[in-house]
Amino acid sequence: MKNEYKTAHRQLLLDILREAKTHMNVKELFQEAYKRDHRISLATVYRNLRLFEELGLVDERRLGKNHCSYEMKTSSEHYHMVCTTCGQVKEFVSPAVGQLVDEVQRNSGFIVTRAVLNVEGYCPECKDKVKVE
Amino acid sequence: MKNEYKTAHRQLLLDILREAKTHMNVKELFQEAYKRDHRISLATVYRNLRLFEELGLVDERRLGKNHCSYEMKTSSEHYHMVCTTCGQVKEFVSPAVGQLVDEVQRNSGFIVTRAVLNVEGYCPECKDKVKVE
DNA sequence: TTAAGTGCAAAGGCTTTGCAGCATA
DNA sequence: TATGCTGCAAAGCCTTTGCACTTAA
Repeated sequence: MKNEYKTAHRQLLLDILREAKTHMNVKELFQEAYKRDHRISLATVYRNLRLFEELGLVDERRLGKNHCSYEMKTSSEHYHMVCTTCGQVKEFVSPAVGQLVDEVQRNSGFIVTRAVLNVEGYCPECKDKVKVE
Repeated sequence: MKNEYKTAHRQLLLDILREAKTHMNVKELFQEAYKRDHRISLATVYRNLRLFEELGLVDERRLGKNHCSYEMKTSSEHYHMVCTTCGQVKEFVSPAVGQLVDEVQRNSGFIVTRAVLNVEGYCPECKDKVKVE
């Protein structure tokens, strides 16, 4: 497979991913795409997500046990906060991560290409429900 | 299922996990267990890993795309560095993560229960092979 | 025209589950 | 003895793949 053609399906998938305010998993992406064009198949979604990943257009995120989703790559580094109660995902940025990576790099001898930071906990709404203080 | 019995298989699995210097995935764990007791089945490994997780004895780690493994919970917080070339996993600690979590907590209103930090890159051995400088 | 993309259905992995027999307390 | 654990094989999911047809350039 060589990504030579700009096809309607690819365009559609990228549009949906770009519009998405939140991450989408494969199922959600397929459902939305199918809504807009009934001729698309699940296999095409899988094949193109893979392609987009290889091309560096989208990132696969594994957030906790049952959350695996895709999002468009953005220029800005950011990390994820997942509420373990309601599943809500919030993004955040922090310059402290960069410093931390530098430190790790110096201490370990690794060349760091990517830092994945997921913070789990209770979002403001859920923390009240579960009476955590 | 109610974890009432201390069975030989559970003991065996916990022993192996405790002895393991590195994380083990399901396959590795089963192979090692099978080596020591041919009567164990894969289903038992899956069932007990799930149980151990629920009891808070082991942690499931999803490290990058194709690495999912289990390890005994330890008292000390630590994070993981994964070499994307050879798959080697190294643990590290860093007090900076705690500070970062505090900061995130203050800014977001989340109650943070866990921070998962995975750093990807090239380990010292592989970085020479791929000529990264 | 022709190499690449797609739908469909089948095949692959990994994980879970139903059930009958076995083990623990 | 009674409840829970286990092996086995089947079933379930999610993802990938083979093949014949379609499409982009």
